[in-house]
Amino acid sequence: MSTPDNSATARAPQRERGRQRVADLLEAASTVFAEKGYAAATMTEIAARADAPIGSLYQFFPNKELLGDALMRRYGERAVAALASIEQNAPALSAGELAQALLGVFVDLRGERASVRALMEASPHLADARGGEFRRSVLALIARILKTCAPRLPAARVDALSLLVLLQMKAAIGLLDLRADPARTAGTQRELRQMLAAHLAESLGMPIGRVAKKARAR
Amino acid sequence: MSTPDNSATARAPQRERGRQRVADLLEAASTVFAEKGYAAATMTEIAARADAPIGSLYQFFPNKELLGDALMRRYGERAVAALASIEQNAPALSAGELAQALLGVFVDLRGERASVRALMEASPHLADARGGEFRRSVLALIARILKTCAPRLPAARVDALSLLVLLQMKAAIGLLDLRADPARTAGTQRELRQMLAAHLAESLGMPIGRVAKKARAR
Amino acid sequence: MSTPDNSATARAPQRERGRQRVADLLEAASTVFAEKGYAAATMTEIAARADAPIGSLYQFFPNKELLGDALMRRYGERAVAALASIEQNAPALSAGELAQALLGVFVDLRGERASVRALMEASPHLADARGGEFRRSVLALIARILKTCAPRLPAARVDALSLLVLLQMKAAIGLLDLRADPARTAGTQRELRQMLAAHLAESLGMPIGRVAKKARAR
Amino acid sequence: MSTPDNSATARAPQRERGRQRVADLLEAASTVFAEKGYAAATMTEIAARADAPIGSLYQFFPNKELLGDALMRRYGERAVAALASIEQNAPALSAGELAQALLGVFVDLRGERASVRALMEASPHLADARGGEFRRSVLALIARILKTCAPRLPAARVDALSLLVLLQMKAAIGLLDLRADPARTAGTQRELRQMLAAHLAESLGMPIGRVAKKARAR
DNA sequence: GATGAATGAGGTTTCATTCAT
DNA sequence: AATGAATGAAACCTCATTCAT
Repeated sequence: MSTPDNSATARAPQRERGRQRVADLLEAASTVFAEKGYAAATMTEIAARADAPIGSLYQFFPNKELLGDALMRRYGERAVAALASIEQNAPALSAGELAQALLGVFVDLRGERASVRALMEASPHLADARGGEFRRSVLALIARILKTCAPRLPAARVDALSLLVLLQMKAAIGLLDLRADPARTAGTQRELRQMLAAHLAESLGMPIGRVAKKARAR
Repeated sequence: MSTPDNSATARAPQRERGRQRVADLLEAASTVFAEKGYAAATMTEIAARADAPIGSLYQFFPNKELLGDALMRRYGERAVAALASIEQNAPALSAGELAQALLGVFVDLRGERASVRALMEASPHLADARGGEFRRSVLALIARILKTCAPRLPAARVDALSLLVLLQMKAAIGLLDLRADPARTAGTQRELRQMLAAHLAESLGMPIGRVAKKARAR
Repeated sequence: MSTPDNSATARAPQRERGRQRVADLLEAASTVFAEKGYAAATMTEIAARADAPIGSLYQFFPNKELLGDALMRRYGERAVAALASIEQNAPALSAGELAQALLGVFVDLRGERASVRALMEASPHLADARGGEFRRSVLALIARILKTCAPRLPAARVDALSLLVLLQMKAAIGLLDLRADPARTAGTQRELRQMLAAHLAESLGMPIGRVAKKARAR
Repeated sequence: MSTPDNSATARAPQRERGRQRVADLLEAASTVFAEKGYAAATMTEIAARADAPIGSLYQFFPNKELLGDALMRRYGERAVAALASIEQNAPALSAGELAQALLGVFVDLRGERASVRALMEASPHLADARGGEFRRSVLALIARILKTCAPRLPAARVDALSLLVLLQMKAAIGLLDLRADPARTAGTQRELRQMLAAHLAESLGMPIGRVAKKARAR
């Protein structure tokens, strides 16, 4: 039960060929974690799915935990990128549009989501360690978006609201995970969007906008 | 050679001693699942935590999956009981009071919560089987509460809203899982309550009520 | 791996009720051993099949090995009884009739046979211990039958022939165990009978007799 | 949770070291099965006997059943080789020589014999699957030998006789298993040989030959 | 460096046997 | 005496990780 040496991090690939290898390995890991869960996924299967020798997997990810960390980091980077793009457009958005954009961030990362969920399953203490950094950067970005929309909102309120938004972003994928029947899922997505839009509109002093209607139409 | 005994459910204890044993085992299982996650938790450790021989654990819970099921069932029963009590008081509640009561259901089951989360994150297809029944009964109860408050609400709307409420109940514990600093957590709890209260008030045509204010005061 | 206390033998039942119990238990053991093999058979299932509590099984057969011994002994007694009846008729039999009778001894005990086969599967050293006594008494009886038919045969010849006969008796059930198609099995039974009859006729100086033909007719 | 890998057969060794490992493991398995019986033999002991880590045993034989199969196959191949060599010489043999050669096939495989017996006594339905193919190929070869000696024998007769010969080949090793005193064993071997020789001579229309006498002399 | 066969700690589960009731 | 719940040693098997090639 000696814990593996976590001091090392995943080694960075040196050449172009290595870059592709790492990408393939992460993709395979994502798939297998999603399918089997973190604990049940085996390093051997992950390597096989990436069509890579097991030794190669260990070259880049010295142990299973670091592989999980890398996957989590990749997820975080993508989420951050999506939020950054929202931030750029923030000034032009109505509350409804903002709500819709925010709720869509994790949903658009759906492919990753299942594996990330699997990662969180692993010992919660790991999950905390892994999720902490991710959460901090995501929250910071949400807060910046909110401040962009309502520059005079008190800091405490920004903190509370950004956490609320994060929770609702999670709820949006939680809804998909439930796999209710499509009509019901769509209905709840609408409720969720309207509820958040209304709350943001009131809290940030924004116009609600017509997005909700357009969304309803599609 | 003989397949494990999956017969229906866990064996019921016969003697008084057994009663206590089962309670201890479930408690230990809940703790260990919460700490390590479902897959990483070991039957051996669970038995040891309950200060019980491994044979006893298997006497009552013929395999790991059935142990998980029993825990889920216990959680489900408690959640249902809490919701049933809300249902009884529903006619007298304002939207704010209703939101507060609903958001508190899972939070009050805090001891169980972490282990159930571990259970539901475990290998997707297992979790589906386990969680499905639980979800159905909880959703049905939420729907009944909503119908009590707004008897004329269309069925489709009830379905969508009950799912929304379930998501918010989960969000409320998700918030606690994040372990943000207490002030921020309290602030977000308030936002969440107000947001849901406002949405329910509008959707169900209820008065918002003053609860939110009282809660803000404590 | 401490070996259980073999000093005790199966306790004899005291009352009428006990006799029936023991008979039921042995019958159940025979069935279960035959179905699952000695090692895979469980004491719990044997007791259940006999509709007896496990404690009762252990009352009469203090451990699994002694249960096996008792079953073996029962088989031996039945085989001996069958041979004793052949001995009585021996003077009146032709070689063909004698061969047929001898080859039928184990075959007629077919029900038992499967369980005895299972018993022999258990560690060969046990099988030796168990089978030794049985073999001695069966061989002695065969030798007496042969001497009855040919009083002047030298002792060494009697020894060799009695062993040969035992082997052929085993071959006869071995044939059934092979479960070849019925026509082929019947044909081989005929060959076996004729071969043994001819050998006995020549060795013991007996007339071959017409049994072979009769048997062919049925 | 994942079912054991029953894929086809045991993995073939890749490196030279592996070759020797597999041979050692099979040898150890043969010994342990023979000593304890199939069910009572443990994978751990087999690995220990081969001085190999348990993981290596499972590398080459993914489960206990496959290990048994491999042993059966090895035995079958050797028996088939021995029979094939008899077939080549068949035209030149007298009935006595043929009987002697056939009865010696399994006896010469003495080292394997006990373990194969253990394998075949194991849980009936498993043994059937395993033993079936082996039996079929051995029987086919015996039939070919018989047809070589008596080309005009009707097919049904060939079938019956080949089964009879198989039974006598088994009887010959059964005799050794009994561990009677050497003189008696030798005497019975002689009887067996003469009996079979006489039956084959008559059935196939072959000369009995002088082998029996020579054998008697040694 | 790259590879994948080899390793062994440790996981889940079974069941003969005991002994409190 | 009779019962069957309780016990724990030990079986089968997996897989993260290493290291000889």
